[in-house]
Amino acid sequence: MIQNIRGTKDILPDQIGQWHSLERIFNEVTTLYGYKELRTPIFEKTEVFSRSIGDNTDIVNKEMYTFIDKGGESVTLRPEMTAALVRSVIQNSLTQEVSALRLWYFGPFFRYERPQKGRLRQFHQFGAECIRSPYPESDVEIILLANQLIRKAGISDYQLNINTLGNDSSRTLYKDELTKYLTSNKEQLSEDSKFRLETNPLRVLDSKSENDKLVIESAPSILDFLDDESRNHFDVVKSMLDDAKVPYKIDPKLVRGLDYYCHTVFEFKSGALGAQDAFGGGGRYDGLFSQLGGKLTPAVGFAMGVERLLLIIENSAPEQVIKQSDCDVFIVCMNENLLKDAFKISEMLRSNGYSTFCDLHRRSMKAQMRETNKLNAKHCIIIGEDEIKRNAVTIKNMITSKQVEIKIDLLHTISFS
RNA sequence: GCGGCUGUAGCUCAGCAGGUAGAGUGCCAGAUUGUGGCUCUGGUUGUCGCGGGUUCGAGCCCCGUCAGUCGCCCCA
Repeated sequence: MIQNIRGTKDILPDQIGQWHSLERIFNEVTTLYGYKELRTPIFEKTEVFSRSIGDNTDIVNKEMYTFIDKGGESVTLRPEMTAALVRSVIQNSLTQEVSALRLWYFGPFFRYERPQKGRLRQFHQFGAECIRSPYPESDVEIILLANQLIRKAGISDYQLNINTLGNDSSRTLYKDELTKYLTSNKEQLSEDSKFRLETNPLRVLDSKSENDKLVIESAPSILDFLDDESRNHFDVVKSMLDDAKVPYKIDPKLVRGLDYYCHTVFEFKSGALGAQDAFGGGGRYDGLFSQLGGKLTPAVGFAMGVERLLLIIENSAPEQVIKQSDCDVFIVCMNENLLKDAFKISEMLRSNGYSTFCDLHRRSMKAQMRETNKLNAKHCIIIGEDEIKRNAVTIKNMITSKQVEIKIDLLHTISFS
């Protein structure tokens, strides 16, 4: 048997309803906030990602699906959207005509990782980006949008963590201090963290190793290294979230994995997910546009893992899905000679807006009645020789079991809902 | 890339000192002539993940491999 590729999933007919309803929520909420959808190709020149995400992140080092195409060009299946979106915004000069460019996206992404709960090689993200404002109110707008979306998706048990990475100078100052501290305690750190200390010391902060945690506990905090600008930015974010009554927790150890973040960073967490407890996250990335060859353009955004969202929904409301009827009217056809009439009638009903099926197995009446019941149809129409002679059919209400004969000419006047 | 656990009918699972598979569910049909849901009866389904090895004989033991799952790394 040929199987799907490791870490990929079929979305089966039974599950598609969940996806559609989430997609509807994405559409509704983004419209309310004035965001427009942007779709980009699912692959890009490799440098789009390697120049933006960070050369020493795992995403770039070992997780990208990269290959050389027949023209000799290195291309990569997108591992995330922000870099691709920024590329498109620069290329199409989208910032030219608006003061604030508000964009959202939804689609598949690819990372070559070991699959586990809430982690796939092809997964889906929803995200939104607010481009051109350097001010904290745009950070808040993005967080509010994300929060609204989570609530509309029916999730109530989650936590919002926020932190700031400060501006460049604050962060540089802090990084130096942190590096000094960690270096002096280097012997107590795990091998992983010793390596991180060389490549990206900030990421030592979210190590899961118990030993590391002891060291980290008394490490210097970014919050003590903020200059006025950075502090003010963060204060506004906090007070606006308070005003909006969005609960959050400040986590000075929250560091996002991608190199391009500055100032506000945040993460949505849920207990329903196991080891990968974050189902959404984002932050400000003022430097990314210039890194990708555009003009200096401040921006902030977030992304959400749709499969993780679905895991939480399943977990919190397992019986929430109500079985809906697949069919309004099932056509029970007594014999093959009447199939022509059955098809004519079903087409008429469909053009009146009713979902209608005929049996495709030439089965007995009893079998067709069973089928009607299984499909949860409220009505069936029985087409038999006797009725047809009178230019009529029988309508049976499956709930009350009552049935009436009606002239075919009048069928279009009947309501089946 | 690393580690633990798992892999038997469409689905959920049983199978045990190693002797070439079973239950429930589903599906199909029937319980008198053109009528569903409940009930009853009968039927149906498997390269026991794949490949190799040990053995007279393996779903059960060994090795490899693939996949799933949980965790590490990292992230959504």
